[in-house]
Amino acid sequence: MPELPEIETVKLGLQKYLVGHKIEKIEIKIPKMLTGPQKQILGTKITKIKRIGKGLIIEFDNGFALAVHFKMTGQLVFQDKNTKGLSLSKKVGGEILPSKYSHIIFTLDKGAMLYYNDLRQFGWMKILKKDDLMQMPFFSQMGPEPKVSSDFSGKELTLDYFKNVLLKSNLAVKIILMDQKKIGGIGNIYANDALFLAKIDPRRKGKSLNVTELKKLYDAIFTVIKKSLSFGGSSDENFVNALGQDGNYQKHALVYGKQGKKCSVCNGIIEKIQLGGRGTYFCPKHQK
DNA sequence: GGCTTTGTTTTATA
DNA sequence: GTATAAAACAAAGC
Repeated sequence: MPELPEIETVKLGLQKYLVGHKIEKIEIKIPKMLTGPQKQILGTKITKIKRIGKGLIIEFDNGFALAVHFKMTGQLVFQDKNTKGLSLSKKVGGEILPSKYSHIIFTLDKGAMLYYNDLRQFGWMKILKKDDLMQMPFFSQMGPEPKVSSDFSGKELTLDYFKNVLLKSNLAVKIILMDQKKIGGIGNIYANDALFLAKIDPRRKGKSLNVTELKKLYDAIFTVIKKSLSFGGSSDENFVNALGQDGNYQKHALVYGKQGKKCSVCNGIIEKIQLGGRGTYFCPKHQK
């Protein structure tokens, strides 16, 4: 469930620790997880880290780039002499890397390592020219996303666009929020929490929302994403940051995963339903 | 061993 | 072509 705040958290970590390092060796345990010409990035230096939606981009000094998607359980963990052992989460599979889930292992210069771990192996990495990145449907079709940092590579989600995209749709509002082609970066956790905060029933059709509700929801998206960023993301499942440490948003989540529990803003009980085949949590008492 | 999990892609339908 | 719905897919933990 790494979503925008989680990938952004990794981006910030990699920017701090990984940029400037050279790739010396790549070890691929599961071939399908890293495609593209690996030879092209051997010996090159990492210059920049970007994020578009839930996708991460690592750029090299020769015009090539490495695109990464974590899907559900991907992790990128950096280690060097200074950061090794900095409270590595149990979620990376123990204190010692590589773990049995370290499917791609990069040896860097100055004794540093970068591990791609993925318990379920749903994620992917792809090496390609920077210029070809935007030819990938995943990036070219990514919708505008909430701008929550000054170093921003995507299209900006404006209130006007947000209103338009919701008002022209007959789909349930939660499904629209999670459609990456319409709005980038929002997954199940933040869709649930934003709707809870805006007091809107996730089953409502997009076009049934009035202007006040649209503004509330738009603001709620920024609120939950910024809040999660400030906690270093949500580690409910397997997410860890670039040093292998947990985030803390899950301890502050508003409704996600809280079925049967008491609502935190009224005296309702949180319900779990299926919407678009996904677990959906809401308080029927105050989300109308 | 069937069920569940999610982000994305693919296929089917109106 | 468009909009939407539903199914498929990945693998592992319980």
